[in-house]
Amino acid sequence: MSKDTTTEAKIKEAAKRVFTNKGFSGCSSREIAKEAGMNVALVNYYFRSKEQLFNVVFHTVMDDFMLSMKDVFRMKQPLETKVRLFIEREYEFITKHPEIPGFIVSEMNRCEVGDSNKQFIMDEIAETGIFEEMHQAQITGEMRKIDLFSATLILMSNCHFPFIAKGLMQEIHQIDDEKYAQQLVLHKQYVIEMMIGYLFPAKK
Amino acid sequence: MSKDTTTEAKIKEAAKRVFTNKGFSGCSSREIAKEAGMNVALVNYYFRSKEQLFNVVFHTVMDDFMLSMKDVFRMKQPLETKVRLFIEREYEFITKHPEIPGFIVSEMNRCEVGDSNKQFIMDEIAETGIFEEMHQAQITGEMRKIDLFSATLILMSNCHFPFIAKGLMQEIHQIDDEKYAQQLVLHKQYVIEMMIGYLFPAKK
DNA sequence: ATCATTTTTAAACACTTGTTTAAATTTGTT
DNA sequence: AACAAATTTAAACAAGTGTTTAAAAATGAT
Repeated sequence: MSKDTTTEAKIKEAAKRVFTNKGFSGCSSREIAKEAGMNVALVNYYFRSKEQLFNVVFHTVMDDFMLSMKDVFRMKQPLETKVRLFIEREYEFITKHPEIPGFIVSEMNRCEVGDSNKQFIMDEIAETGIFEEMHQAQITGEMRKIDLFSATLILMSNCHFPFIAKGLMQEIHQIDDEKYAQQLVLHKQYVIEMMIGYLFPAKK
Repeated sequence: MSKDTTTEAKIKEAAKRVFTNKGFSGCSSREIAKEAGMNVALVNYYFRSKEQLFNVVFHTVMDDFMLSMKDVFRMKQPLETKVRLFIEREYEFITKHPEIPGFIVSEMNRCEVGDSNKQFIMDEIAETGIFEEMHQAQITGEMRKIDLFSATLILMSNCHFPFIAKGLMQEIHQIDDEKYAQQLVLHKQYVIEMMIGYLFPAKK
């Protein structure tokens, strides 16, 4: 798990845990230091400031987040298979790191987060060629002709919101953590069925 | 808009703006007081503490949030019409208050928010009888037989996530606020098409 | 073993936090 | 006008914030 045991790495890992769970403004430098078992001053010794540490963490989390997505989109498979696999992998990954979608989504709305921390996202997705591939599939009639913005958004909505809204959904349906995890396994199947059925209506 | 011009009401309205935009831990009592044009001490004079003020605001926001939903679900209309109307109204309402879904969803995940502030949600939804109605529609075959947890979650995912993830989506697709608003108008139509098609497959 | 460098520490810095106090002001009642 | 109550104010409180400092400890090279 923790591949690096240096002080710098320990602080970064602790910061990752604390930041992703509580957000930038929801925690203090001292809380991160305590989580890492280190002196407060070491945070700034290695990372100059809380904000710089946050930027490093944000970048790292983003890279993790993009990894499985890029893997799937670069596969040599029919688009429909890619979409199915994307949803499978997304649920698999986020189940292991359920706090990540909410962290990314809410920090992306914080205007204080510098643009340089956000802009590389576009490039990462674009370079997979997924948008061109969808566009081609729409021309051949394989894929429904919907705006690619909406195609992206529908996919992300149904993959990420279930984890972001855990607290709300648990309250509405009065279920505990274990039961919620079970429900998500089932929910993933519905999402795949709905998404494939909608995006690739030629089937059947 | 502001129906009440008393000091107490002004503070509450200011708190609503600040809390919903920045979250509980993202703002200070002084920021709220400044937004209301009032002295800091007045916040605690009228609301005892920042936390109590937050609870009042949270309740109010929740009630606003539930209002249109309850309206739709209590209508004398076929279930399919209700679902369609629910999506329409949800987009209409949240377009006017785009910060609300993110506020609710993230504050519902904060364990410090007392259960008493959360629990009334279930009752509000249950008393509309929407779950029984869906259950009946599944027996008659009008509605697809999917778990009602997932039915709720799919609906909410596609209505709320588009507003929560605005920052992320704008970065991915490189579009400004105006363009984003236009995309959401279009997106709503896709969501309706997809949801109705999936939940009520008998329609051919 | 000595010494320069890197790492770690406790303490302090100036500032912000939520909250309280006590005095000042406004309000309403007689 | 006089007085009590409610409201508003500036100031202060202790605790917490991000950050810096300077001394201590650990490290590595000679």
